[in-house]
Amino acid sequence: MTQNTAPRPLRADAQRNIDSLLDAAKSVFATSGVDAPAKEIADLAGVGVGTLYRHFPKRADLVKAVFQHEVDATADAAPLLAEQHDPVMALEKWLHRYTEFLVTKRGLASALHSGDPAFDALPSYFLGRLGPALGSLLDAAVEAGEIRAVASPKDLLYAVSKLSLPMGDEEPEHGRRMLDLLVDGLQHGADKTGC
Amino acid sequence: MTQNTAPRPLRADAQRNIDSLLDAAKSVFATSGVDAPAKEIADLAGVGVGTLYRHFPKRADLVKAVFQHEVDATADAAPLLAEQHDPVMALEKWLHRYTEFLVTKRGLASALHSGDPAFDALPSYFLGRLGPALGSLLDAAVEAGEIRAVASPKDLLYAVSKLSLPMGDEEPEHGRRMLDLLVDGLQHGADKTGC
DNA sequence: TATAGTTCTGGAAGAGCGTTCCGCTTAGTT
DNA sequence: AACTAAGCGGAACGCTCTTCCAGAACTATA
Repeated sequence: MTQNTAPRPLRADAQRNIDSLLDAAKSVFATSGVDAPAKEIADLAGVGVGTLYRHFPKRADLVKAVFQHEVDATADAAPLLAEQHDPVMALEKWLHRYTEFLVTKRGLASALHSGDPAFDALPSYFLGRLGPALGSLLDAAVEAGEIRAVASPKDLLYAVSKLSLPMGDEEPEHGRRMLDLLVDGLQHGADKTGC
Repeated sequence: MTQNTAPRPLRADAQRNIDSLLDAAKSVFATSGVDAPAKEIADLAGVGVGTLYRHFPKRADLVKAVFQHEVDATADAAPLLAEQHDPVMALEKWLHRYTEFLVTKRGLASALHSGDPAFDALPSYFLGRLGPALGSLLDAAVEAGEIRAVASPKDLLYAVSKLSLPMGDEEPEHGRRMLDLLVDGLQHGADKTGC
């Protein structure tokens, strides 16, 4: 989905500029919101505005690309963490990575839900990438006998998002502590949940 | 909250212009979204842009005012319907009125959740006005023995919003039918709810 | 009703941003 | 090295936001 399958292989400098633009857009979106001036993004990327418009004709194209880029980066972190840490630690680290993603993408969330049909496919992209990523970490931890089985990766993604997002208003530490609590719960948790 | 208590009573033509602007903004927001050009709104209201900016210096001020205006209109419809119809019919008509509000305000919703602190007070304004309005209709219908008691006005407001909003994507009729079903349920519904 | 004192209005003006367009640059090819 | 075409930059145009103030409109007072 992020790479198109057309016969045109894309020139090397063009690909470099696209990467710069995505990096720049990520920063600028975080700083000035999704409605930041196009020139600000182009300047930070070290390209002209024409180049920005060549690769991302509409604002939604850029927002979508940044979002997918971040989803990919977060998903790709899972296998890396898995081979560098024991299962529970990998899971814990990845969930913290995920909350970072949630916080930095909060500005994008309102744009995503704005009704623009260009964004319709993003929620399923989100689940399609992050679900399996988290799933593999969970499976590894369950198989190692270090945590109890949990309903589904999707539920956990959802729960963690609810847990950490509203905290952004207050102190960021709070969300982090709540998440640690939840991971503890996975390890030593009670055998029954409420109704 | 909508009227300030200052000693200055506001000149008659100014009040007239404010009303025109609110009407115009309501239409334009529905047609072109909350980011519609200021001139479009001013023209439709038959005033200059200067007048728009005098009364609503920031875009958020206008959005907030339109929202509150619509909430007020929806809440004020309750007592009127109550004296024109029997309790169940009044309830049904008001809920349909409420779904209209939800649909037309869908464009505003994303702006409302955009994180602008100017909008922080709106959710509680929404509940504070619509909760009692619906509450009085429910009480009347319950006392008349025509429907069974329901958890709380707030829950019903929430449920109806969930029921009718996602339907906007498909056919508007669907949400309407779902709502009718719910009202039927209130009247003849089962004695027990699930877990 | 006439007058004085305010408030309020309209739209021109200045600044800034989005988007397009096309001559020039540079990667890839022979 | 020379050629070809993809890709680049940024000037230019048009649209929008926002400010500002001379004058119109309203209200209070006599």
